Amino acid sequence: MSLNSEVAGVLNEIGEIYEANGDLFRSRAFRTAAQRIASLTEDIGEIHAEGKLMEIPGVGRSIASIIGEYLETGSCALLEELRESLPPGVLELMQLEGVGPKTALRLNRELGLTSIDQLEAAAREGRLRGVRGFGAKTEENILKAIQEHRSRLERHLLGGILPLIRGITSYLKGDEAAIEVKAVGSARRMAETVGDLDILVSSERPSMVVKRFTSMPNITRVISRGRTKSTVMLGKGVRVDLRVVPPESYGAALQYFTGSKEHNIKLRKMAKERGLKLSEYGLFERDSGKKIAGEDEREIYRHLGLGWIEPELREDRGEIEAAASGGLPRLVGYGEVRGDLHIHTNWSDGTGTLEEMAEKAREMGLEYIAICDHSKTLGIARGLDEERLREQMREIDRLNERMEGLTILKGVECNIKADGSLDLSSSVLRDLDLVIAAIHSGFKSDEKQMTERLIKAIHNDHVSAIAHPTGRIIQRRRGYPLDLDRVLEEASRQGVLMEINAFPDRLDLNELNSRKAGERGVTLYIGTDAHTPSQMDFLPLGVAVARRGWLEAGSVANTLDVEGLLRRIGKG
DNA sequence: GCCGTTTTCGGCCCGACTGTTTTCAGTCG
Repeated sequence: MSLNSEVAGVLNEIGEIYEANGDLFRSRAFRTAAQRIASLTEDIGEIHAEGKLMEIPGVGRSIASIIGEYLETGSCALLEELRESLPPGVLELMQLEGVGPKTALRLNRELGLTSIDQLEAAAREGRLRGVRGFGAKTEENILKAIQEHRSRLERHLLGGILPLIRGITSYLKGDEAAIEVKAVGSARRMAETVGDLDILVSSERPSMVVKRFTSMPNITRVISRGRTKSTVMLGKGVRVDLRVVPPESYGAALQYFTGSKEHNIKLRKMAKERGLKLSEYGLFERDSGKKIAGEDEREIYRHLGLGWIEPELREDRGEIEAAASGGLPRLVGYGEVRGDLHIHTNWSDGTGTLEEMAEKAREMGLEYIAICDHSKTLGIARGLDEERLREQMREIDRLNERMEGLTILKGVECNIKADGSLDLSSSVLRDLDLVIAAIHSGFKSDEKQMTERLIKAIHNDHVSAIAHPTGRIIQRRRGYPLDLDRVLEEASRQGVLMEINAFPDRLDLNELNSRKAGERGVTLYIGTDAHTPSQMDFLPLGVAVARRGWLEAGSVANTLDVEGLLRRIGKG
């Protein structure tokens, strides 16, 4: 975890406690500040050292001093104090669906409950309905919420949830009452993980759509079912929210439900400053109530004096200001990536043959791929030694002769040893088109060692790129300790490419680090790390990271044609 | 707590659904 997310965590918890205390505005101030800091590309420690904390939007005198205190002492007196002030268990109870600060506090005050376990016991014994405002139905819902809380998975990987989204949207499109059907929320923003699924439908007959929605197969509970809005739980703990709006409001609803929340709050504020009101139904004049826009999402932005903002950018990370000044990046397009530069085959730990991987690439319309199997010291993956790699290279030559419209590049994902050297000899590395170096072991080394190890690899004449540079696995493993700023600096200086690994649980570099890399003049590339033909379909996930990292095509090496790419890495 | 080209005080996004307190508070996104 970076220092930035650590600080954001402290501010967030303070915000949470203020929320429980009913101090909503103060709560939001802390949460906003946390969000801003979590999405900074600069290091919070450096900003503090330069005395520039208060230049961060949302950070004023108080929060700046809290951050300073935390950075210098490693603790935060306010947070300690707030934790003491809050009755025990209240934050825990608030984790349950349907239990907010008011309910949690009352449960604590009136029944002395301090944990979810105690709440469950009380509900089972029917003790909740004795409290004013609680009935049998509430008791039942709380028991269900406890079950769901226990079985609920963490956020879902985007790559894992996209197929489910396609299933749901095509099911809803099967209803003739549904005009437009679209996944919105973090899925439309292509965030790396998705919490709840949000589905937006435009229709003149909303109740028909709601009816079809609540009769989807695989529903374990219908949480709510209104005229235009419904929520259900699917198996595996996936929660799906549906919203139905009339066609004339579709654009406004699309804007609203795509979020992010922070992005929307800022837009609504802008609308208000212009005497307008923005809701999911449209953009209206505040006084007359006259509707100015609503059917078309672009019109909403246009009437606020903004160019259309790509969903991937809508995180309140400067995109609104950029749109206002005409300074939005021209994001790399999903169709602009011409090749996949990180592919495994059954020569090492993949399942596909060279030919199968090549065939898949052709089906996808790619112009080239780089075969980058593991090298010999990665024994568990049947890494290739010099001899077998030579053999594979000859096989690729033969395949290239009969492949039309696709170039197969000879590459390797070469293991970086503990001392920073590579595990294959220069004589073979020199004959490859693409050498990607990567760390696969020794994650327990300290930051200095890891950083030196990568920098040494970057300085190796044969190395063109670094794969999954931080080693993180989403929700399973934080990256190895690393001074990424120094690594990026050296990569920029040496002209070595940094990977955006498109595998759903890697996405490494992530969006913030990709943005940082782009800002520092590093060229990146996208590789799927596919071990089967179908995993090459992960490519768009990598493009999404690049887009969320504000990258233009010029910063992404595999938007070049094959000649351009080879020139770029000094092999042309 | 933060913020300011209407403001250094007084705002802070806006609306749907549920359950229960018979008119609305609480929660959520």
